[in-house]
Amino acid sequence: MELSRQYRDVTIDRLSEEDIGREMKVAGWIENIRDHGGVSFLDLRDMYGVLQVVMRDTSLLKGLQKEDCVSISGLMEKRDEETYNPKIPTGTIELEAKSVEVLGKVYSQLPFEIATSKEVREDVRLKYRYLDLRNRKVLDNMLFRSNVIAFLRAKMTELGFTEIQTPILCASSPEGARDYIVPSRHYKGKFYALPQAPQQYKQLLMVSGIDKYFQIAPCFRDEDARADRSPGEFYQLDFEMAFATQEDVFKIGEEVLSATFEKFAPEGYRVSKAPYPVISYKQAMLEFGTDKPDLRNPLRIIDLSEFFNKCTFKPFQNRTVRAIRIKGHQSKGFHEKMLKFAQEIGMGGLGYLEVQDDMTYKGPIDKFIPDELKGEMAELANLEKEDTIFFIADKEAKAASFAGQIRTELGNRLGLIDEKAYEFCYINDFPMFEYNEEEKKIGFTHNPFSMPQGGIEALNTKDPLEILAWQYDIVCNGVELSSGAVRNHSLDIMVKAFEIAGYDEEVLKAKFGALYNAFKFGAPPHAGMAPGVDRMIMLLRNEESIREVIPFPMAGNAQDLMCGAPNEVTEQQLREVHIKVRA
RNA sequence: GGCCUGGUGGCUCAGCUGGUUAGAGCGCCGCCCUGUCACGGCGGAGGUCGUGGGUUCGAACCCCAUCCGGGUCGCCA
Repeated sequence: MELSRQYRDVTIDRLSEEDIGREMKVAGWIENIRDHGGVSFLDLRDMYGVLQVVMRDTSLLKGLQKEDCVSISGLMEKRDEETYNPKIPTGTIELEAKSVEVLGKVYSQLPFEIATSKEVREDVRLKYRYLDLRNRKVLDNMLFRSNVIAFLRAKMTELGFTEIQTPILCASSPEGARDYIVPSRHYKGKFYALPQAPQQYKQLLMVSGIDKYFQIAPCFRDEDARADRSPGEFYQLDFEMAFATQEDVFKIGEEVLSATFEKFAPEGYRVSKAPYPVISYKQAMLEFGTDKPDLRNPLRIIDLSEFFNKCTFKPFQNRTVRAIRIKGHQSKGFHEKMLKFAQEIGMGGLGYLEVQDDMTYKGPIDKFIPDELKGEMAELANLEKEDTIFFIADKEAKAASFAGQIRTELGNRLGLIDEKAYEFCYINDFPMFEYNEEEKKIGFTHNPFSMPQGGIEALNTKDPLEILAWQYDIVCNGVELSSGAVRNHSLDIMVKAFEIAGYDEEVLKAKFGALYNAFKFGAPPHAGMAPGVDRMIMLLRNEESIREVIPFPMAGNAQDLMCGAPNEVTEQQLREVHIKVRA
């Protein structure tokens, strides 16, 4: 499409040696000025590239500053060969400036230098995010994000999914994260909530007969930030399928994530091929000490609790004892650092044994293992000559978690992690219910919408804490990318599940009324998941912080430092929504 | 809310066990320079050391409180 040429003839990416000899007008920002007295050079930057501008007429330079927005007219020339700049695509040409029109002036000192903005304090960057985004490296993440999202849309559409927008002003619901709430003007004392996820709507779409739904869905949760968790809002590739099983969802998840990661992974990175390993929650907690295992780490945790009950080492008896075997012996300094790490995370100590060439053990715990049991441990732990085995002992939940952290630390310290890989897995078979110590009652582990394995019969006959849910996560390199479930579409099962979690049918009707009613009218079985888009992009860009891949992120304290949100509103606004703020 | 860590010119940082006038690099301003591309050279401006209190002859430094970042635990159906 031909656009007006008031400010420029072309964008910088369109320039080539074919333009040599042409009178041209180019617009952008002055990235740098190199003033040599008789001749000066400007680097002119637009979204697409950088072009060197030459000024032989000294008066043209007068008043120009870095980051001024300008339109420059002149003659495109070929550079002398010895002055080529191989770092930029336009490095063999330059614009000999004839006139400069300043379109937007810089009036005050820039808060930071654009080229090195990534090194500046985050709160300053965020306050001037529009300047930060002038940095090519920062901008590239946003362009990358745009490409990933376009790809996801195309891929989902190709797979037969229909994109549907669900409401942003919703009803608040119990369970889950804290809601962001919006007061109602028409109804005194009542509130909308921003959706934590389009959960109920997508399930209602299934009841409507929308066979395969997806959305790049904004989600809002009022929880504290983390490096991989944006405060306030984030995006999920939310999808749901009717007449689908866990395996069907797994297939779609693998298809979409593998395609996306293969297309966008950095050069030389390996991406898991489908099908991804499926690890039960129970197995994950044992082998990896976490439900977010990083499969790039080859170390595995084993359980030696029973074994140590047969030994005479008091601190390990009647405890959960986990062990990690590594190849080779390590220096004293290494063990000291590991011990220090163990203490930092709250462990009492970190025992270990070194396997000698004759398969005897060296280490303080050795004398507590009866001779006749020494071979048994070697077998259980698959020990070989020159191995070292670490022990983690505590109450079960703590031992698992400590062992997981030790596994990660060992993997990092020993350089066992393949940095150039994306390793996916599914974690499934999460428990449906868990005991809440604080409230002294049984509650939903994950969410109330999952189908319990075994259906109504399991709910009626089994110990609730033994019941598993058709509930699953996708984990990549130790990052939880997604959770999902086969949903509970049966009214009876739903009523019973809520009853176990301490909600009577009236609560169910009141809080999840839409689903409750909808499920009376022929609900199809359905299942889905919702991979986090921001996290995907963060992984693909190797960024440490999720804020690096979000155009206008809030700071960790859930403030928009640029626009000043949250801010105060007028008395009038408050009156209209029937709110009085206490002093 | 707990724990860890930080706050020193516009930006990034140094500043030892407390001791004159608080430094550097980049940026900014001025001057010089006709081929640079992180140009170079010379000169200059700019800081109540987050804030409040305390200890001391003397505090950027030690103590207490408080505010604000970053990380993490809690939290995240």
